[in-house]
Amino acid sequence: MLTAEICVNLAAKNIFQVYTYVVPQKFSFLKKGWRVIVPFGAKIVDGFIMEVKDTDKKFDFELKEIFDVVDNEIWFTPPMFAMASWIADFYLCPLSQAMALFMAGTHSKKIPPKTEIFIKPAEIFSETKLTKTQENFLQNLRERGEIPLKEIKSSSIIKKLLEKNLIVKESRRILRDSYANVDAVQKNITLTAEQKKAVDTVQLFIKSKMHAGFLLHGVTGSGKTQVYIELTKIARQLGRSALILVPEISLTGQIVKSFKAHFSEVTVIHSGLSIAERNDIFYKIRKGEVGIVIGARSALFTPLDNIGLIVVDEEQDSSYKQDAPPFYHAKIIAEQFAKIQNAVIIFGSATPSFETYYRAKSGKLFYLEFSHRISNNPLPQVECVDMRVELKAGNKSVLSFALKNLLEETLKNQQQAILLLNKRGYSTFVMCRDCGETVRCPECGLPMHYHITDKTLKCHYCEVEKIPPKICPKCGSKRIKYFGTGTQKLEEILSEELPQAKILRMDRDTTAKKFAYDEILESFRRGDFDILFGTKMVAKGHDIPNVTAVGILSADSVLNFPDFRAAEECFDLITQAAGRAGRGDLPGKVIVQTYNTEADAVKFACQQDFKSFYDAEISKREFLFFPPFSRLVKLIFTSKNKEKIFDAAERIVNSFKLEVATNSATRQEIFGPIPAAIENLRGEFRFVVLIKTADLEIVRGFLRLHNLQISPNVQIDFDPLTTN
DNA sequence: AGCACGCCGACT
DNA sequence: GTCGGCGTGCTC
Repeated sequence: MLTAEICVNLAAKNIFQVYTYVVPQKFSFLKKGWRVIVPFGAKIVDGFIMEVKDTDKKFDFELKEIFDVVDNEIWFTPPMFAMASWIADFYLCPLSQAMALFMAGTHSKKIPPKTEIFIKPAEIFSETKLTKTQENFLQNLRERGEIPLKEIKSSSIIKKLLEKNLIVKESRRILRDSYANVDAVQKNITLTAEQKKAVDTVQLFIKSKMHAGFLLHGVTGSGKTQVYIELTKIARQLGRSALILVPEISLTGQIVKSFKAHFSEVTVIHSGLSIAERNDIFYKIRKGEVGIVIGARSALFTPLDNIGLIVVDEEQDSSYKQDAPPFYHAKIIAEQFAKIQNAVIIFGSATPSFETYYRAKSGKLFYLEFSHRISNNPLPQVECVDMRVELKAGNKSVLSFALKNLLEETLKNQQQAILLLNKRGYSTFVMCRDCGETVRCPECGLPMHYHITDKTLKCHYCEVEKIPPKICPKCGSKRIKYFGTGTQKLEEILSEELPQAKILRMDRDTTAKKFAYDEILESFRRGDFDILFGTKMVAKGHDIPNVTAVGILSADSVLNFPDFRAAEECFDLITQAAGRAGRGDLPGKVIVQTYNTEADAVKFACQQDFKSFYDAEISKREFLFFPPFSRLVKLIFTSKNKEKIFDAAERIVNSFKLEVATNSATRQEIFGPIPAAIENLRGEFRFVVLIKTADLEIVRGFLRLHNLQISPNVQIDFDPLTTN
């Protein structure tokens, strides 16, 4: 009897086994890697064949039969299997969950490929009497070889000729490509010395089929994309494929255009594709018709094989992290993928994450540096404005005098400006308006959260609580202010203060529609507007030559976010935003408004000095045992029953302290349980436990021992972005 | 995930 | 005496 071992695709975290099904005669062609439909309990679910075998083994229950087959071919290729099982091991998730990443949607849908029918002359010619029109048609057909059925108006002639076996129908798969019409920008490129050196170094590894990791650290506008293109050319010449990952495809149209200008076989993958479109792309990749894939993190999960080059552009970007189980980070998976494919991986950034930079410094990655913009345009001039001084001078507006002047001047010169207002919503912090002091936790030094419900300040890591001070503990001022809300009034303020300016807002609300981002950016590029303002998406990788001014309204809103990565993100945001200015022939000017001119992140970002910032910040990380000196594992305990779930979390913390932290050879720390940033979500209480570890494997062992990976009340987040 | 089985409180 | 709460366990 032919049976198949099947991994059922259910969103159930406690299924860690395969089930045996009978392979019916009509499906005897099935092999490892096919997607099928099977009965499971009372339901019909989809499943993945892990193994097919002929067996006479007896079962003490009756095996069920495979119901149906999803695709027309094997879905999971050997590299896809290898990656899925690695992901399941690393992230402690069920294999089915890891495998489901490699398909569009959470469930397999039987979607027939789009086909078109062609008429061809029959190979065996049979002598028959024909009418004049039939004769003419047949003659025409023989000359053209084949004619699409939809071109033929008369169906009776086809019917007759089919009956006489003079013609045959053939249906062929038609492939969709929604990016087919993206305009390509062709430029003649001469590489700079820095670019050439980078290409020369990396290509050696691609040519020798050796895995190697690189950090390409290049200032904004230094031409990193061109290096990716040159290396992709080299990989393609060797018959190997290339995978280019970008944070969000809608914010990165530029890179797609650049690649389209050099390659005809570029395929773009993003979450907006329909399942059918994605299936078509998979088909083309399997057939080897496509060797270059560009996409957001989901582009990792295709049948692309024989890869020579993987690029993770803007590697510090937080959108590489999946915010739902299995909480994977594309960077981590990409590197593993590069390893098993013997491919080169390049992490590109103007402001690398500390983790990546640290790895480069300690020799785990090769370090390539671009310190000049192409054509030697200068980096924009950055001025830091102290909002405390503004306030003392009687300016209560969100626009400092300097920024207002800059905007007016920009308008006068018919140039354009970008304003960044980062409104990371609910997180409220308390700060003195006179000296800029924020209330920080005495234990860990992170800014404390203001909880409006019980009017206290809480540290989300150390369980420290405080009554908010009435007077500033540093300078004695009574002007204590609660920041972090109501910043959306900018549109009104701008039209009040600069009535002559045509302004354009860009944030999650105005870009909700597909392609809205491109349209907004395009109309700004055309010059329909003078000022583009919005959340951090205004700071992402676009290139508008007429933008000469950039204003960052409150650098503090990021800086005071209560998390260990806040300074890093603040530096990144200022650098990215500043990088939008002066990309054309006109020089750029940037104004950074802050209450915190002394903060390293602000100070060094204004000097555009990443290395000094890193040096200043890294010792704090080391002291507090945060990444890159530790790996983090966040456990999120969720239940309707507050006491019960708190107790469960507390028991785990105590077990960890007892079993791991005290007797492990490596440093292991655990904190919590503390209420999650969003404490109560849809009636469920949420507590967070944070583990800092020098050895992830030990933590994995502990989690497995306590069966946390199958507990319905616990989510495990490896390398979380935030600690609460 | 669903759905069934199963063991303790308030009701016709 | 039963209806029903959702805790625990199983699905080839």
